[in-house]
Amino acid sequence: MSVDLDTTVEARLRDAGQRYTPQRRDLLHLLAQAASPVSIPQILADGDELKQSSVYRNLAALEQAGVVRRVPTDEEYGRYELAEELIGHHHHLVCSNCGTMRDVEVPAELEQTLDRTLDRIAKRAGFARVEHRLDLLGLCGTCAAMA
Amino acid sequence: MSVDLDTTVEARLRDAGQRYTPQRRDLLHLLAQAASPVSIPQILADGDELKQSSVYRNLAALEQAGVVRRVPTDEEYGRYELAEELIGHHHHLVCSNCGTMRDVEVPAELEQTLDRTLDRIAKRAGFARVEHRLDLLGLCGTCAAMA
DNA sequence: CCGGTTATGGGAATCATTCTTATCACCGGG
DNA sequence: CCCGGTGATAAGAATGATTCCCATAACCGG
Repeated sequence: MSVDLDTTVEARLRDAGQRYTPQRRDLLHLLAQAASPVSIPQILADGDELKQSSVYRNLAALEQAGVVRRVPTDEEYGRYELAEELIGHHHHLVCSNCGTMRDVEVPAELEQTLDRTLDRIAKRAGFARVEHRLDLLGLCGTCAAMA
Repeated sequence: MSVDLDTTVEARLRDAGQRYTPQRRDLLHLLAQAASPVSIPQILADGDELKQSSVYRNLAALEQAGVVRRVPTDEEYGRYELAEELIGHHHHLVCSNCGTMRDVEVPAELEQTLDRTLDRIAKRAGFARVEHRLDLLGLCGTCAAMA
């Protein structure tokens, strides 16, 4: 899958008139290994070869190329994950205390029910090209233990 | 309902050691009439009696008192809505182009299925006190027409 | 190998949000 | 009825994440 990932990403970037540089590869692999949205501070702390301005610029480039997605959070800084096209449709378990996120999947059956129902609702409201975003908010084990 | 709202909010603020001032009442009513999360710029544009720093401070106060909720968005500024306790559980229809939001409700049956399934998932992951957030992302009628 | 184009890194600029501080409004006690 | 204390307001300064700028470096096609 890793090889595939590199090839796919390179192609996407090329299409967008951009290069697949070592730094961008590092970013991609960092996100790929995380299996959950990673915050900018985490990225900067981890691979300390990565310069702040370059990280922001490259994440923006990758986002434009459609291989990375910015995830909105309640916290003050952004988190990024690989696009669903690359890692598949999923949802997030979010700790409302410490902010950590974890990827989760829900039964295919529930996804189908959701899509059917939500499509109907969206259509009625005049919305097109609808997808859904479902998050679970709660207290992670660590934070619950401290409370 | 409006009278009820004022009374409830006043009580909540009092409990938090804060007052229910005219400015806070205005904010509340603005949010109550919107029936969808309102952005700071919208608030400032609308009631131009409201000073920026006061709006931020008061929204924070109201949030702490649990009568208002900050909604995370993809955009650069925050949106606020009344707490679900006051207006009921609901979800959002979000235009991924222009960012406007609209409240929607889904069938009670789906809500139940969701809660049951998600509770199980959360428990398995060691999360406590879980609730869900479900958004619909698409193109609103206006933006779809322009595309 | 050259020329043009894209990427990098460092720091400056931006912009939403938060903080500071000096008044101002309210409310209860004397 | 007035005073004192506490909380609210307003205006601007400060903060901090993100974006922009620019000079230099890496890449790619010819």
